[in-house]
Amino acid sequence: MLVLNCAAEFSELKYLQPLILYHLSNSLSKQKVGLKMGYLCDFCQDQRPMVYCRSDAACLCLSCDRNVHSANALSRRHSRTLVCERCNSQPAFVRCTEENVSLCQNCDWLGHGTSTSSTTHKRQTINCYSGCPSSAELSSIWSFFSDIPSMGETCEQELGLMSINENGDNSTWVPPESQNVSGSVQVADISSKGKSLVGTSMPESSSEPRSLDQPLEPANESIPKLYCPGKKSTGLFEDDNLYDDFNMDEVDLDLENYEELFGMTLSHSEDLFENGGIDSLFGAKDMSASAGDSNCQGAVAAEGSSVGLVNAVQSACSNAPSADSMLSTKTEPILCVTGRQSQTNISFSGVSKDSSAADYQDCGASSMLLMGEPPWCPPCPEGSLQSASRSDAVMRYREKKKARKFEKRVRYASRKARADIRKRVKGRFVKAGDVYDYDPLSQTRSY
DNA sequence: TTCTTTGTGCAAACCACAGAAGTTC
DNA sequence: CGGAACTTCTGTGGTTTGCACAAAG
Repeated sequence: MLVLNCAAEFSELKYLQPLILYHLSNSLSKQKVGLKMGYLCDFCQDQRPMVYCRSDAACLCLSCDRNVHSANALSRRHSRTLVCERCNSQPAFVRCTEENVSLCQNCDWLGHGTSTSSTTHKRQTINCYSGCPSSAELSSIWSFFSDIPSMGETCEQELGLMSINENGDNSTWVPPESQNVSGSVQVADISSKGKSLVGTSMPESSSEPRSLDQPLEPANESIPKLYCPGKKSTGLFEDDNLYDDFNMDEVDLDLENYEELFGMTLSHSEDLFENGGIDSLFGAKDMSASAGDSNCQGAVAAEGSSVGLVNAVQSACSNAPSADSMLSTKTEPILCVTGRQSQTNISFSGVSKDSSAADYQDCGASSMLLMGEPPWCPPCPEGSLQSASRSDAVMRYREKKKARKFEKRVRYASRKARADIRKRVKGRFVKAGDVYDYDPLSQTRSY
């Protein structure tokens, strides 16, 4: 009898295990951070992290960044940027020249979006990079950094040991000068301009550091390397292999989450979504079936909604070449609508309704869409929300986040980093010493 | 109407290995 | 009781494989 009870409980425990482990892991990590009183490189756990790799979701010191991302052609295409110096966990996208700190979207918003005194701080966008730039090259990317530490041996030496054919590979870092990338452009007030950014221009989608209130200029197609996630030049898109670097597949776009992803007003959209009224969101009023009624009807609604989603994305990203590219490439095969499931789910893995503002920054698309405004802020055309309704929305958002369901998360960034660079044969890890003649780029990958 | 074939989608398994967790002395 | 040494377990991602289901012939 006891055994049976235990078995029954075990099955439940098994179900809860990931959740328990997740929370334990989180609390332990926080304890560690508290004990060490600082943030350490996810790879070596020794040095202070300086750069953030979106693909690995890892904060790395410059030395590890070089080591990790010189391992193979794929890892060298990872887009990196500075780590936010305030939260130390998210990629920085703007540099406040007044405070001399690099900030992620969330911290920038918290620091500059609310305080009237700091909204006038001059800021400049921070470029992403990939490949293996030297200290000097990094200095040229980030002109505000004059003290980038040396990273030891040159990448070329390491690359020379690699067997993967680098011809045609875009991993060679191109200095900004040759890319016709202008220097930093001061940003007077991002937050005030941010609303116009949603749906029009997306600073991070441009490889060029520019004023955020500048009209979006046509993308410089001659820029092969210095780019930000979510932005790819036409040339880059022509290379199928380069899809690996495009992180739209890491965005979890649940149909329930549109209000956050697209900046819909919570007060409207929450009821809308909770009542399954996706149709009305996208103006599909004539759609006969609503999501969730039955599997079949759900599928019908899902198809209609997915069309609406595409439209929404398109309108949100109009003028942005990356948006078109996003839709025409990565999104399309991933935009899967399953008829069997009662819950319609368009999945871009990674971000869900449960994700915080900071979480959104992990994906380039959300960064584009949410640029300048936190996810709970609607792109209201007539002006900003009143502070009361804003805080109200924030409260609702946080309560929602509290009740979030567990979804897979990378609990050990270091393990992910290792797994990413570990050699594989047909998807399986191989021993470190074994002969490695498998070129993933030359294989037909079953996506 | 029933059976067989074909296509599709999903989940599990596989691999190596660093590091966490547990056990023993 | 605390620490060292040792053993066991866990998690990581790309690919393959097997199963279930639906549709067509």
